[in-house]
Amino acid sequence: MPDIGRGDAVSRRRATLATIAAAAGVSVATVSKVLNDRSDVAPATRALVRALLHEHGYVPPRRGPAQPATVEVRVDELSAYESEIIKGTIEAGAAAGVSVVVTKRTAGPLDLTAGRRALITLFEEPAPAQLAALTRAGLPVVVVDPLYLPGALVTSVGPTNFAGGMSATQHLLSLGHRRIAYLGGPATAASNQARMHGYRAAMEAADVPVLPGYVVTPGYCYRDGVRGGAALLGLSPAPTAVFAACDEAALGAIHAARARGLRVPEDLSVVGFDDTEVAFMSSPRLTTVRQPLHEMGGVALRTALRLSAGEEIDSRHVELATELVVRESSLAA
Amino acid sequence: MPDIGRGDAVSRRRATLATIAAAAGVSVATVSKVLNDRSDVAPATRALVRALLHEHGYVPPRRGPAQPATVEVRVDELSAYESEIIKGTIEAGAAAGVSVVVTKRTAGPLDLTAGRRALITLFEEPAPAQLAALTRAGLPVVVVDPLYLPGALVTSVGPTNFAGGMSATQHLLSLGHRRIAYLGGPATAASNQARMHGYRAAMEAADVPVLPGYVVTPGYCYRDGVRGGAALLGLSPAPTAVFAACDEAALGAIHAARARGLRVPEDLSVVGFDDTEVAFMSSPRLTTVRQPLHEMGGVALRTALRLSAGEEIDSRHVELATELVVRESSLAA
DNA sequence: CTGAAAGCGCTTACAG
DNA sequence: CTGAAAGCGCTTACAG
Repeated sequence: MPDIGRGDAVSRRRATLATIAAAAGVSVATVSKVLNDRSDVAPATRALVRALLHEHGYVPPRRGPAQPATVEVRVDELSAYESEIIKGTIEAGAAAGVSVVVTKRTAGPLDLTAGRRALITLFEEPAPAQLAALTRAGLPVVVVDPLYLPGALVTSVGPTNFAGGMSATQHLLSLGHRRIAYLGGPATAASNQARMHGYRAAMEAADVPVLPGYVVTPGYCYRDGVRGGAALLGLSPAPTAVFAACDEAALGAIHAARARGLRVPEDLSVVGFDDTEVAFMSSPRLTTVRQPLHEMGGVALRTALRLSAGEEIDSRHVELATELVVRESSLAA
Repeated sequence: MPDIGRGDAVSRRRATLATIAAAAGVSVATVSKVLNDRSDVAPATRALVRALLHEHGYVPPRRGPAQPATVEVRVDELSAYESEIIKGTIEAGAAAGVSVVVTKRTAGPLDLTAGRRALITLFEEPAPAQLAALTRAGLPVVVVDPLYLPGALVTSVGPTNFAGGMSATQHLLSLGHRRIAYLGGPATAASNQARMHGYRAAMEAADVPVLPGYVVTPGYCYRDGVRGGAALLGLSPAPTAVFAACDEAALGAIHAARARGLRVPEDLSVVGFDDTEVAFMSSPRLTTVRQPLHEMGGVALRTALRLSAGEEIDSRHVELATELVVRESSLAA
């Protein structure tokens, strides 16, 4: 029993029923019964064995040809934005011989017996208790496009939000606009804050004032864009250009403008953020800041795999470059 | 060895290494080596054992708590349309305790050792050789929204294309339009044909002629809509309304109309098909025929699971009802 | 409620 | 290149 008394670290060697049995002072048969939810085990014994199984991170052995490795990707929604990221993970996974299981966040705690190599979440890291269990099981967690500052237990991949916010604003400034408003995501979201500060930085560098009421942060959805857009356009003086921190909100703002009888881009220029498929199919086609969503998914998956293999990672947070895509929704003032 | 000499049917009992060894006339150890790709096996022996493993549908035993069941969903693209279907499978899967592995069609033949319960594909069934292997392994295959008539080996789930095509056309007729054009998907696609015949049926029932050149079938994508829309609008007399057999194409047609200086819906009414998120976020908001994509995904998954459990299925092809959603892109003639 | 013992399916070091 | 034998991790019928 070389593993006993090694201090707080549980042995690197996979625990077997024998390990647990020794630790619990019961027979292997009893541990097996607990594992198989048989009824003929005393409650106290069952509880003890369960606790030990958990503590040792017991996972059933794999027999025969190794099961194909999987990575779990958790999402809430599955709109164009998430889909593009997921596509990136699937393709990178295929290249690495790993398949991607997509689950909803509501699915409850990740099943540690499922043999996942890693967990990738979008926007938010798992709840602390979940995360602790994952860490204990040695399962790396990667968050894509974190809404909030990632904690110490996760790695994250996102876009260059600040630079993207700057380039969108600089584009509108270079078009001669001065009354430029910011229509952002949730006020507390880190991605929103970075985009907004990019906007402010560009305005400040150009010595153009941000007028009162010109910064609103209703959220990232279409409806948020309709609402926030209406608020901005009701201002006096009204903006001649809006930088929306996501494409859906940009389309919502366009809708709000049309509802007021304004033409886009003749009366109002709108720039989005994301470059999801809606940006290309809307009319006018949307000028927007492209996020490398596909690549972000790929990087997330490869990073997760590298972590799972015990490799060192250069940086716990990587930001991939955004790029301004000029289309039809922005015009000279 | 009760399984030997049972005729052509391989025994229902899961094959073990011993089964294969007996059939091949070698030892269990040798079969194990073949399975583990060890080098010390004669090529001829290896080939024989491989063949027998395949024939008996050998799968490695599962130990410990049963592995979580998975269903594989195969896609080519992952746009709003596919995402909505996939979301339906994920949610139905969560309810059934089954997780969904999303793969690209380019991923090669499905790994039979991966323990999948079923395969769900979008639009097209697997290639014949693949399908035969799947059937031999007892793996059910369900095709969602088949582009072509499904073969005898698969089950399929789709929308009521014909009825949907009729209701879109009737809507435009009821608005007073008579010069109504059809902008469809690939000419050979069954879904396109059904939608087109729904269109024709409605026109005929209303005694309204389909003018020459008024039926085009460039494809289901945005670019197809731009191209087909331009062709239709160049006709003389030009249509006052276009029924596009998918939302993306409808948006493409709107773009083509604007490029000609036409206003939508004042100068041209456009009705789409699908009701993906782009329909709601476009401006004008798109009148369209809603496909129950989410439900189609759910039905596909539940059907797949039922088949996998050996249950009987009522119908090998089910069509779920579509519904006209009137928004802003259609107006009285 | 517990565990000794038999057994299953598989792998592997080793002798031939 | 092959297989007898030992062994591993697990399960289960059964005795206590």
